Amino acid sequence: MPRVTIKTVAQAVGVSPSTVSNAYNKPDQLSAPLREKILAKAAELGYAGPDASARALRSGKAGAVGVLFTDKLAYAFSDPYAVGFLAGLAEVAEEFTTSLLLMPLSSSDIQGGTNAVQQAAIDAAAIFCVAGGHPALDTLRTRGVPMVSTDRGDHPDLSWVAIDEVEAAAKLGRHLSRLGHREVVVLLDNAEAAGSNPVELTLDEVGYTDCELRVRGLQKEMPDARIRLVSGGHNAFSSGLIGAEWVLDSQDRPTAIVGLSDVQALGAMEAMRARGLVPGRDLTVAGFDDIPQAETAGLTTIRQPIKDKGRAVGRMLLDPAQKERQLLMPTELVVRSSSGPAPRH
Amino acid sequence: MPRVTIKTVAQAVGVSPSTVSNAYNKPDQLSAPLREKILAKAAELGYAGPDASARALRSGKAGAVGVLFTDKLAYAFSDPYAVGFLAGLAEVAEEFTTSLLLMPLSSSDIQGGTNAVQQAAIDAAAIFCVAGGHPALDTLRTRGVPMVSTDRGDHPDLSWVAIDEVEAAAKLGRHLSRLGHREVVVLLDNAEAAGSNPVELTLDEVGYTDCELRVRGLQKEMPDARIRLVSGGHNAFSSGLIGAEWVLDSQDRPTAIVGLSDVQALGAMEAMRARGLVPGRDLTVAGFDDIPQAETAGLTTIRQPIKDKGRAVGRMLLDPAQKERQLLMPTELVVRSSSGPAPRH
DNA sequence: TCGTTTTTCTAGATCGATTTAGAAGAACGA
DNA sequence: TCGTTCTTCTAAATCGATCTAGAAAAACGA
Repeated sequence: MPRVTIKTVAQAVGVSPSTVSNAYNKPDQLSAPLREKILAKAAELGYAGPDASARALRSGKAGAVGVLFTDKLAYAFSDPYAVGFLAGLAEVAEEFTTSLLLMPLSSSDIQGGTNAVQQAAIDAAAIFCVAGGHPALDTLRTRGVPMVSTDRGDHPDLSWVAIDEVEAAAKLGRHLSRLGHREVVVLLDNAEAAGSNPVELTLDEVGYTDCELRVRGLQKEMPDARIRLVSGGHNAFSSGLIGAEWVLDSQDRPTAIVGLSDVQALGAMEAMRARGLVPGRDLTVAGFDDIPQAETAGLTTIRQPIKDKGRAVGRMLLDPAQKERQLLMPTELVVRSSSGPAPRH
Repeated sequence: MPRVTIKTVAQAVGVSPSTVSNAYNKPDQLSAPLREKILAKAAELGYAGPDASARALRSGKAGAVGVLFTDKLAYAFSDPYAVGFLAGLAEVAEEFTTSLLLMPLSSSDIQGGTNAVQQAAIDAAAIFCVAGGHPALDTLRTRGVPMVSTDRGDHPDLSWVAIDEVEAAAKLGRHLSRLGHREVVVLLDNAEAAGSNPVELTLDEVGYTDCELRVRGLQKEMPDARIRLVSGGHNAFSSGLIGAEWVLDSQDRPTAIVGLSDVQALGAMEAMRARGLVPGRDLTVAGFDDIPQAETAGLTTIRQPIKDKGRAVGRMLLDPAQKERQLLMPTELVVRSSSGPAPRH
């Protein structure tokens, strides 16, 4: 039994396939009675409208924008920051009746063409916290897919919605510096450390550009401080926990721990709690993002308007009226109980 | 300047288009040296692999599964329960190198064929908390898209991963009944009430089947209780807040408030806090789902394994080895500080 | 050496729609 | 009445790949 196509319907009604197509896409190109007759016949035959793939091929519009996450897709949902971004993006996508295609970023088989980024039928792509040199970006570029990133890249013609990472981190650095902190550990995500053991990294080894920039921002305002970089794995609560445990149980405790994301900082707070340490008194903890849980936990952090970031990316991707191609969002230091003066010794 | 296609590459190398196609899809169908030559030439020409839409059309595989949410897409991300489901689903999708297509469920123009569900190029669809009779489901059905729902439907041949809603609610009902509650308000989501004013509903007016089933479960174990149904809008923290405010400020206060989702219950707790009422002492609050925040807030709730639910749906959609078509997940009553004995009067 | 099997590659049809250019007929103005 | 403009509809080309069936060449066994 052959599938019901536009041709089947056309024959059944006694018109040309073009007319059936027009009935769906250009209602003003045919008389109303005929259109209704076609639609009725289509329903009768069980025809659910033009095939998506065929339409996408011929018209060159897929009706979907891709979303690329750094981490494993499943990880992405564990960070409310990423979820907030998605919510903003989804809001705009909805407005333009466009779907969101979440693509897993498996590094496998880039050459062979069997990875999701190459398979994906999309009109444009949102790049969320993906390192500049990632092969998937090259793939999209050669495919000619317009992209908007949440990081400022090197190319001057790149579109992005971002924050001034250095300046944002500098605000936090100034805060910590004034509180007298000279021994700082920065918790960051790093795929290399994805095993079980936390690792200490040099600035050169830090993967993502925005992480690097944040560290530089801290250094800028804390020239006398010793800043160590530690990773407990992917960006997640558990990595922050593991990384902080390692730091807290070592001989060489810092006076402040900075998570490059709130989830990591919250993990660090949990590690402290388990050891009877009080954030803000025994040790200062700070994060980035200001996710909802940060307020509940009393976490000092750098706020960035994440949902707005998602919305802005969506507009750049979908709204032709949006001319601005590079947008800097504001950040703000939010001081809460998790930060306090460095203990004297 | 014409686009680079499989044909361009074929001509440049001096082979047939079929061979180039095989170079990407069936490496064992051609000699290794030729394959490399083709891939090299492709890279040189800036060819990023077979066009997704064309491939999807010809091969009938889109490489993506759709995800359908009840609410507005943007709302969906505000409920950690939905996010947890997505995380589980994404995990399996990643394993099968399949993308996730989040489709906005705008009810507009179902006939005309311009809505996202009809535009979407997908191989299968996950239906998350969508009411049985929703037109989008009919669209997918006629399109012949395999579906797995998170609700048990009426059709016996439907695939689903669900919980026993009645039994789950009954567990909570038993708990409340033993605590002596006879005056209960149930907070549920309802599109009709999406305006500013909360509404009180009858059981017939309740939209989603699973909501109805939960109410029935409560009734079953609380035969003497007066159970009122109130909606403050969509499923969200704010709706729970609004609904509870309305209830608390009325003449006719209940002794217990049950949110049909934790986010709504948490909203209700917030409304109490603002009025100086202590959950578990002045009024009992309970929810459904057991999202992470429920533990922090001390919310009594019915736990369901949400991430596993997502994983199971993913397996049913993507794993051919998965034969089971209907799966009942376990639920558990988790008693925390937000529930206590009904005050005597 | 000759037939048979295997490997490697290709021609041409096909997937299901949209688009372009234009035909046929109706409506219109003078 | 006749040319012009609108409206309504269609034929045929096209989007970019994959698939089927089979040809050509190479390898093999006896």
